[in-house]
Amino acid sequence: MNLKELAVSLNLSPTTVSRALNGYPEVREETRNRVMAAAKAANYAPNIRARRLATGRAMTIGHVIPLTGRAEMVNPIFADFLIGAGEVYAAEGYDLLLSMVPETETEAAFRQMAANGAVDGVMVQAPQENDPRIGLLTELGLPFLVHGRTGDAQGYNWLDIANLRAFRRATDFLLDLGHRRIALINGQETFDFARRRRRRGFEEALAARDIPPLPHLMASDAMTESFGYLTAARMLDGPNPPTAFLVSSVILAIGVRRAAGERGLRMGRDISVICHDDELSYLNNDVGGPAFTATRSSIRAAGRRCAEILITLIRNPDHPPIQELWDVDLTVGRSTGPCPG
Amino acid sequence: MNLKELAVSLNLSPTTVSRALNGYPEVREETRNRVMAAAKAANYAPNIRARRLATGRAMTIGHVIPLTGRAEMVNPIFADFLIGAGEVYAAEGYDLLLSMVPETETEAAFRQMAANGAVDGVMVQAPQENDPRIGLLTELGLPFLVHGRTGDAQGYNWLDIANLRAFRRATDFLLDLGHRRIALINGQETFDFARRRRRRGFEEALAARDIPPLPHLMASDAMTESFGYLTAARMLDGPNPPTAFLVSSVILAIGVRRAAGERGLRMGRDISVICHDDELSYLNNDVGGPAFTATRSSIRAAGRRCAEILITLIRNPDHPPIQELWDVDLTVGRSTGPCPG
DNA sequence: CACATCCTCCAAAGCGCTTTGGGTTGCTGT
DNA sequence: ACAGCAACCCAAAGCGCTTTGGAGGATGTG
Repeated sequence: MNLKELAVSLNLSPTTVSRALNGYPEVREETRNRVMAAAKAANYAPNIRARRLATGRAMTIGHVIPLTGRAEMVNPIFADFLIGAGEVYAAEGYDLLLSMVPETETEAAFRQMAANGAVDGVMVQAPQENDPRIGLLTELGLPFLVHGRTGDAQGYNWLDIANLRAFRRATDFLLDLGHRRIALINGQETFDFARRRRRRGFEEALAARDIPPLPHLMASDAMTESFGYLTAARMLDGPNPPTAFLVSSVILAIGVRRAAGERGLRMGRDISVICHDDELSYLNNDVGGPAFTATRSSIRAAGRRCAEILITLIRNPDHPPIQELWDVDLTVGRSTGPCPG
Repeated sequence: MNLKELAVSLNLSPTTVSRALNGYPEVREETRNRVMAAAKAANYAPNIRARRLATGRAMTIGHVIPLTGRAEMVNPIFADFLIGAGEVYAAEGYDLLLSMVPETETEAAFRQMAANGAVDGVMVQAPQENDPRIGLLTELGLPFLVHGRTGDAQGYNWLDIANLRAFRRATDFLLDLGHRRIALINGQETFDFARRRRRRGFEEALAARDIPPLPHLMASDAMTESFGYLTAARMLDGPNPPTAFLVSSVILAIGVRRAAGERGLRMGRDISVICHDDELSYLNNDVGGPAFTATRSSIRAAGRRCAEILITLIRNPDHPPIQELWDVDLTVGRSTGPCPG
């Protein structure tokens, strides 16, 4: 059943049926009701491909996920972000086009998207330092929003959390507890948030108290459980082991906990751990009181808000740049305590 | 730049340009090269919306993710599956349409997809017992593949792992180690794999040795870390605590490990744990030798294979049903040992 | 009564591609 | 020299919708 057939069956023109269905004012209420009823009865839905061609709008937003070949740090984070964004897209009538491409082909993927009109805008996640995607998308004229920031954070749309402030505060929290040998287990430092925000926050807090950072207590890589485990194990078994860990994600922290547990160290007593908590739904940190002391910010909520902003930008092509910085809570849990000894 | 303009610039008809670009034989090789070169130079890509309308194919596959409102057990599993599938889609020129809808609206979402021609086929994940989606999609005539199975597993396309056999083998493994009080922490038993496969495998193994299952040692819910933790804590603190746990996912197992650790119990010595491992990339179980003894099967590989099958089905509309059952490995790790005492 | 205005509705022209159904041209074979 | 056949190319008709630019009739105004 298509528009034309429906129109014939109603003794109306396709024009009128289209208008009735799309809520235009030039059709009599009675007619509109007739059309609506007939459409429903016939289980009619406008062919979305035809509609997209006719309107020139794709009503689709693209997420391009680069596949790195190694462990994708992205999975757990991207998944929850995606769900948040997807909720909003669905509510606003947008489709979500998910494109998994080898990292080396992301530029081609964006060019393709811009040229073939598959999407009205794209979401950019986890920017690297001097991320080439920003310049590229600007050049292509495709509306986009970055989750995170990089460079001078000027002239493009982004939403980010206050990573630097959060990690500085978390470090201060550990310092106030008397810890001096604090380890930092960070995400891959090619990502802007890891090196230029989180690590810097950590270092600034130390510097403010004239405590030199200890290179052997700093590590960074994809945020997997096993990286957290191996790194913590190595540091705990080495000389001058840390009394506290500041880690970039709950997943890493779970690995740290495993290493500590194997060595008979109890968190919050023998060893302290603070992590950043993205509030992943299946790793809830709150049940029975927060397990980890954590800087926290819901990645899913970020996904929702990012989707809202991006849709706004798509609807208003010459909207001035939107830049939104979210503050981050520090939740005190059972994984931190005074420095022993 | 569109086809027509490109054709004019080449002094050719749109027909010929289209054919040249799409590899049809009726154009001279020299002409084809000219067209290709011009297209590349002009950075031309056919408008995908027009192409989809003209061909009648959406070149898109839908994944509908039901939002339950509570913790989505789905996230970590779905994410890796999605990545696997997405790799194949990208390679085969299909787009992935991801649709997040409230659980109550999934039927409407499928009907919509079938009526508006947005997708050529859909992937169905995590079927419930007597899942209504199977009947619905059959009725709608939309090609689909189920990851998992339900009911009599007849008359529709599915790919599944041998959950029953895997859990039976895992239970036998624990029984052979002398364990008698074995706890089962399962996923939500509304899902077919949880109750009709995994739980049954567990129960069959016990029955084969005339060991009655203990109701107080069986629990099932969304597979979150906190559910694993709370359940294990409750069981360990209660009367007749288990000496071993069989759990449905690594994420649950991490919660069990936390509960055990808090009680000073060492895995593999004081307590044994076997879990099912979907081989999530950020929860690698192998680094430094397998931490958990586990039944394992890569969910990402399943995603890849499911995508391949679905594309086959889309390309051959009257292909006979494809049904594929994957066997599951049992990897022995450090989390199991002889029953103490 | 003539004219302007609204309210409803419609015909037709796209949107940018693919595909059907030829039309030319040049070469074979006899 | 002519039918027959490839090899190339093209005009035009869709695909199913939206949207522009009226048309026709009812209503209001002086």
